[in-house]
Amino acid sequence: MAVRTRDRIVDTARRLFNRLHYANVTTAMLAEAVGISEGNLWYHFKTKRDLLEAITEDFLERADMRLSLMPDAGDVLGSYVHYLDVLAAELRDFRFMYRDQVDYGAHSDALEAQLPEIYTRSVENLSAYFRAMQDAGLLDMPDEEVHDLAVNAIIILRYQLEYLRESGQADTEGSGAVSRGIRQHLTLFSHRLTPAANTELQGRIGALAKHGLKNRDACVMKD
Amino acid sequence: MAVRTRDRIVDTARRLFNRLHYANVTTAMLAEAVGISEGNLWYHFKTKRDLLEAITEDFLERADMRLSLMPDAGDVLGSYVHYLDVLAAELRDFRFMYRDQVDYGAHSDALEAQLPEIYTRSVENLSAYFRAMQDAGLLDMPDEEVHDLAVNAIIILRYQLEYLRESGQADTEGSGAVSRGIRQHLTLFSHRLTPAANTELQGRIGALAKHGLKNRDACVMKD
DNA sequence: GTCTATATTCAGATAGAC
DNA sequence: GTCTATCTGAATATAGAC
Repeated sequence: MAVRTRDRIVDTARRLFNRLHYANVTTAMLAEAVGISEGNLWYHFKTKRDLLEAITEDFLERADMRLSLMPDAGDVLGSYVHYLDVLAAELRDFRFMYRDQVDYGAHSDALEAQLPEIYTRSVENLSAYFRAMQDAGLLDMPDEEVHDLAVNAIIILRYQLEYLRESGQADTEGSGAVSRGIRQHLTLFSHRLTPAANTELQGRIGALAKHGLKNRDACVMKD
Repeated sequence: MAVRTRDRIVDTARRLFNRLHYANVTTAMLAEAVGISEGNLWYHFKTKRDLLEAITEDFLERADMRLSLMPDAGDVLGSYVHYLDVLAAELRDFRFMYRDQVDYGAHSDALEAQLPEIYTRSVENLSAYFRAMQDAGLLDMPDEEVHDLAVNAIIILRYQLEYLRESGQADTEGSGAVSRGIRQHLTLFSHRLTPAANTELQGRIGALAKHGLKNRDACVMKD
């Protein structure tokens, strides 16, 4: 078999968790989806928690790559749209890690320890992009309001998915939920952008929704 | 016994669910907390789901009361602060219904059917308050941006709790998480309020945090 | 209405053959 | 590495006495 069984388990588990929720995926279900026996599953992972930790490692790696992105002074808006694109892919590929955190909560030490830093750095990331927009003369707002804007933006980008799900609007892949969140977060500051910057950002985000956000999982996760 | 056993079960369950998460509360745990046997629990509720439905009824009643509130043209800011106060109490008293929805998700038809309407009406509520502020000359923003502001406000108010929890900042009762959410949502539009309106709103919300938000559960739920 | 004792179910995990 | 067969434990739920 070209792809190692262990990797197929991790990948299939992540997808099943995303689709059906962590707590609803039984080891029997997972084994069947992978096409192996349950016994074989336990050979590769001594506990379900071990499996979760393996997925967590992948997630932390992806998050760290995203958190290392920086605004490009030569193309501030382009680099911002790229950041949003990468964040959107992360939110979708590791949907359950964000969404079902309550389910495993106290059982995943690695995630619980890292998540606060991920959020802190995410707010710093967005603040840096907004400051770069200020420096480029594209965004007009007081410095002391940038941090609050970044917090609001992170909350909208991350929780718009839950809002759509809870309010009965689809949040399944392909429904455009993530790109809706991106558009919604623009309403936080579009009135403070120059008209030209606003138009450009709307356009590039519209283009993202059409191309970048489609089948990202297939591309990034190498299925 | 002054309080009927059935009511004590419903109330104790809601509190335990809020504190420990719905899925983590076993019927054994609940029976012990109420001070009755498990067998007695099943006498009052044939299934755990029946118990959930009973709590859901209380929740829907509370939500409906909040959703019927209207801006008072004579005291727009005061009526808005009151709305926020009532919403905050609801978010705290029925914390698990919002937070753990994923856990029971497909198993609570009543809630799943009603939640979309609750969100829709909540957005309409906030829009009405913002329009009343416009009419009173307190808020300066284009009409077409009011709806987006209301959506952003609902997302911040409702999910700030999850954000604080996930980012490792306390969301336990008494930590002031809900009032932090209220203050955070103000940053969405405080720059568009008149200085006087902004000062008054900040002040009244600060007063809320000191008095109104304390021990609300004890007051409202009659323990 | 309340109790004790018991039954059911099923997810998570192990043992040992191949 | 993979399988089949089996075990454990915990959580929901029932039966029947008081």
